[in-house]
Amino acid sequence: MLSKKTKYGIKALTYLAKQEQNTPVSIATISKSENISLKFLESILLTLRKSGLLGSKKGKGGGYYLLKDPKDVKMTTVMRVLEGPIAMVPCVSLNYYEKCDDCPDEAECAVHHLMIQIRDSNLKIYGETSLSDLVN
Amino acid sequence: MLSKKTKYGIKALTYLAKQEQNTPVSIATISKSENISLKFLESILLTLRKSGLLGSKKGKGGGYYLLKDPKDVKMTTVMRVLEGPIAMVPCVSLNYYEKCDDCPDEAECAVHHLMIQIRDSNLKIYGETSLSDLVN
DNA sequence: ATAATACCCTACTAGTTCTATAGGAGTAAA
DNA sequence: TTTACTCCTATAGAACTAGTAGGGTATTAT
Repeated sequence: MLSKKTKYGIKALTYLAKQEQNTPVSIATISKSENISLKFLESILLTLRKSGLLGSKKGKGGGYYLLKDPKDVKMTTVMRVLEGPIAMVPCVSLNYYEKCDDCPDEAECAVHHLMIQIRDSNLKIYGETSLSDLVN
Repeated sequence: MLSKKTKYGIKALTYLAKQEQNTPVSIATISKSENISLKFLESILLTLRKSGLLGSKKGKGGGYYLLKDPKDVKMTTVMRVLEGPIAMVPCVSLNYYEKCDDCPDEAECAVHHLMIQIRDSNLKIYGETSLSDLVN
C-alpha cells in the first residue's frame, strides 16, 4: 500500500511543477487545492525540502518551490524520499540491502528471485517517469 | 514492504510444491525447515487452506498439501490471498476498487496514472509466474 | 518599529497493523 | 488410549500511520 504521505507528497510536487514561474506557493494554497490536511502537508513538505527536492522562502509571500526542472526529477528519487526503499524486501534492495534472518541461502530463496523481478520492473517505470510526465 | 506473513506463506507453498507425492506435511516440519515460528506459520497455513489453495489432513500423519498442480497456482492468487490487493492504491485496484476521498477527478490525478503502470507491470509478472517457477 | 504572514521544529496521540504467542478443542492412527 | 496432528479464538507488545498541537523564527509590508 502507498502511504498517504507519499500520495500527498507526489500531489504537492506535481502542483508545484505546474507553476509557470518558480514562485513560492504557500502550504495553505496547496492544502486547499489538493484537499490535504494543512499540518500533515506541512511535515511532508518539510521532508521534501530536507531531501533537497524543494526550496522554501519564509515570511509574507513565501512558500515552497521546486529546485530543479520537473523533467529532471525522477520518480525513483521521489519514491525513495517519501515511501522508502523501492524493493519489497530488504534482501533485494539496492540502496538499503539487508540479509534475511531466516534465509540460509539467498540464491535458493524463491521469494528473492520473484522480488528481484518486481523490483526491476518498478525501478524501470519510476526511472523512466519524471515529475513533468505526471503533470500532463 | 512485503509482510513476513506473505514471505513465509510463499516459502511454505514452495516447500509443499517440492514434495514428489502430495503427502501431507506437518506444520512442524515446514517450520523447522524454513525457520518460521511454528504458531505464526500455523495461522498462515490456515488462511491458505481457507482460501482454497491448500488441503489438510487431521490427526496423526496429517498435515497440509497442495490442492492443485504447482503449475496451476499463479502468484497473483497467492499474493492476493496473503498480501491483499496488488494495486498500491485502492483507486487502481481491479478487485478491491475504492474511490479516493481527496481526488475530485481520477483522470486528472497524477498518482493514479503512475500507479496504474505499476499495477499492470506487477500483475504481468505475478500472472506469468506460478509456484512451479519458484521451485526451480 | 511592528504587525502580519509563513515556514521551522518538536512532541504527542489515537488508531491500526504486524508479528507473533497461548491454550485448548477436535480428529485420526497405532 | 495414547500420540500426533490440525483447528480456532483470544490476546499482546511493538511498530507504523495519519494526523494534531503549539510555540519559535524569519521575512515583508505598512
